[in-house]
Amino acid sequence: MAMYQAMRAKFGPRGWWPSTAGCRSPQGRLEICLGAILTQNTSWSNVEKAVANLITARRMSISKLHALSHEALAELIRPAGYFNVKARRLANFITRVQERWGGDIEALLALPISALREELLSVNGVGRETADSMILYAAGKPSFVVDAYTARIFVRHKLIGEEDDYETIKAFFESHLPRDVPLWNDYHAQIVETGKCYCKKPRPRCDDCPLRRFLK
DNA sequence: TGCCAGGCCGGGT
DNA sequence: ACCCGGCATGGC
Repeated sequence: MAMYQAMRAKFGPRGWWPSTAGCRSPQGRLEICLGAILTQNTSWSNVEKAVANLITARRMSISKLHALSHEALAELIRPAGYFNVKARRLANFITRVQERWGGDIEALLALPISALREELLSVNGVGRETADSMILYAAGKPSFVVDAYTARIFVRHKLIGEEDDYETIKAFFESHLPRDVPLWNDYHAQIVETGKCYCKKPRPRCDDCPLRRFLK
């Protein structure tokens, strides 16, 4: 929590998804789920363009997306990069919601956390970080999101081990933090912001990194 | 200019 | 059980 407070004090609330209006609507939740796939290894500014394209094209619904060809979908999401791969992954997700959940994303997201996570992970193209992002930000349920920055930063601070896998790191945070969705939401967002201060060599890049004083 | 971004999958050892 | 290449655009 001390590290969270240091990041939060420097950056302020990051205001990621569910803190914005409209995110609780089915369309808002869908945007979050699509964004979670589109942002895989991709900067958020590129994802925003792709999401905006879908909205402008009036395709931001399961049924509309389900009716789209691979080529048309790929073209709309082109700015997000890896557009062929991502069009396939989005289609896998959309098809699952359509065929198993009757096109009702709320019904899917209403599952209890562990069942929801299994269901999401069984979609080809949805890995652990993507699934946890959907659970935390779209479903509003407590599932801590781990990403490359999380490992890089906390390994550097020797709070987790070099070899720790995703599930181990996730469990570390979930066991050390109060089980609070808004906290976990902003915590991950703060980590992403802070991660920009860390290069891959073992030393912070910027002099005013909020976690600087925690380094040995 | 080159490097990197909120990963994930599939094939090879 | 690893390890690695592929995927692609946009910003600094």
